[in-house]
Amino acid sequence: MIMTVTRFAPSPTGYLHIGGLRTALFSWLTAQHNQGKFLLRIEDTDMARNSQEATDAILQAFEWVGMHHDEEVIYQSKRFALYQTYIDQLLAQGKAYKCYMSKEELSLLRETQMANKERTRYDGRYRDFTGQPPEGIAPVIRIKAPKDGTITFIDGVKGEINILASEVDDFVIARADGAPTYNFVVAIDDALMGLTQVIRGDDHLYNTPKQIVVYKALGFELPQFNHVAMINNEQGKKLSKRDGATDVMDYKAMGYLPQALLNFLIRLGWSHGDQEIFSLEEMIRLFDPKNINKSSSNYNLDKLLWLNAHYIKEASDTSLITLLKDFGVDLSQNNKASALLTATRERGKTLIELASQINLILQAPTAYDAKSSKKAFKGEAKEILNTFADMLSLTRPTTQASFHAVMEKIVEEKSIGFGKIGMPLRVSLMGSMTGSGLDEIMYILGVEETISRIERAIKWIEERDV
RNA sequence: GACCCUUUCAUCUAGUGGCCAAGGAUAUUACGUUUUCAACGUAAAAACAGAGGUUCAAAUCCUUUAGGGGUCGCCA
Repeated sequence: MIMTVTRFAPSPTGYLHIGGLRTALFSWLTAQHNQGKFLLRIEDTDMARNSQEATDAILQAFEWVGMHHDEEVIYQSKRFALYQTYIDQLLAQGKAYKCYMSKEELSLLRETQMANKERTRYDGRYRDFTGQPPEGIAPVIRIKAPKDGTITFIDGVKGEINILASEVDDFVIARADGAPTYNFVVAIDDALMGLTQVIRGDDHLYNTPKQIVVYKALGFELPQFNHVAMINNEQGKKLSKRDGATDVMDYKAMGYLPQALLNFLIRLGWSHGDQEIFSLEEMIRLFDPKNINKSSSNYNLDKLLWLNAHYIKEASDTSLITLLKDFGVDLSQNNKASALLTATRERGKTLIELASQINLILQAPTAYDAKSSKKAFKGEAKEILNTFADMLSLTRPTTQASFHAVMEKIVEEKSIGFGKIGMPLRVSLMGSMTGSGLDEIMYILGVEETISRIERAIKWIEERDV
């Protein structure tokens, strides 16, 4: 039994993209499911574009979602000597050759082909060249691709893919300065790392026949290829920064839980019957790349929001208290923390919303919402509030139930509906007509603060009515 | 332009020739619950891209048209 090995191979040119995280998740789950290995490889052969900060940002994102890779991170930039031995080998075997075509000649060729409405490709003019090379041209190395026939492979997601050999030209494997190119090193690394499953975006579908040429030339065994369709925006167009957050870490900043993000992403292009909620264990147990959809999916925030709300509701008090610290709310020393979270946890779809719900209770209103105060602070409201405050200072309730008992008592004594006390009381305590249950709020505030807020409201009413 | 991939409610999807006059979820609307908002519950509305075939039978197989995406670098 061969151990399953998968990988994620980003190029460090920026942050980790939400689409990248999904393919990484699929790869990671495939490895976990089969008790295999998930490797990380940084594709930094283009020295001009990559940066250490980008690598760190990607690693940080993986850390946040809790997807850990096995073994050391592999940097392609440190493996140039290795790649060189394979270039030399192919050259010696006559499977690759030096091409002396200048960049000007190459672009002229492309323009001609474009004008003739052909697919642009290198014409192989140096493939069997034996003459005197032109002066002053540093050659590139090209690999000999098959001239005719079809390159076929079975994609784990899309099924059989056939690409005419005429579509694949003798592509460059080493630049004029000697640096190896992407399709060459990817094939070598994937083979050397022992990959059994390559899971990547289907924007790489056309790279696959090229990489197969390399595998064959070097005598490597082919892995199973799986090409996952892209994530588009809600209009079905390519996801861009204009469509909202594309950086994985933005989701942390917006108050999403990593579990919600992963649950959202796994359901984009993959499903297991009618199931919507997946714990990490279920994901690992149920995931199979065979069930990945062929078609692209559109990104829609609504479902992520719903999932996030779900995971906030499920979260323990202690984990929420920890998470909320990043959002300016520290309940670690608050002895009513548990009651606060019970009162607010269903009202926040994100940690940001949850934090603001909590602050709404903790901080006395600085103003009363115009519409709410007009509706609530009218008629005998002032008198009812007064009586209620008196009753509170007399009974001094300390539990949620005893606060509720006072509410019931005033309703009974004055023979009024709950709304007659509820509405003005709510606006007094919260500043508006929405929010958590009044019993809960009063219990959290305690009798002193409750009375103080009521008195402030009464004063406000008096000033208004002068 | 050439080549490749793809097409079920607004969105994510179930569906592999009969269990489908198409199921679930989100979003939407209504009602219930609630002092309020939310959460929750119940219900409603909502799709097989179009056209041709094959078959007793097609969302499912074939052909074709259209839409969307991708690739065509000495980028990755």
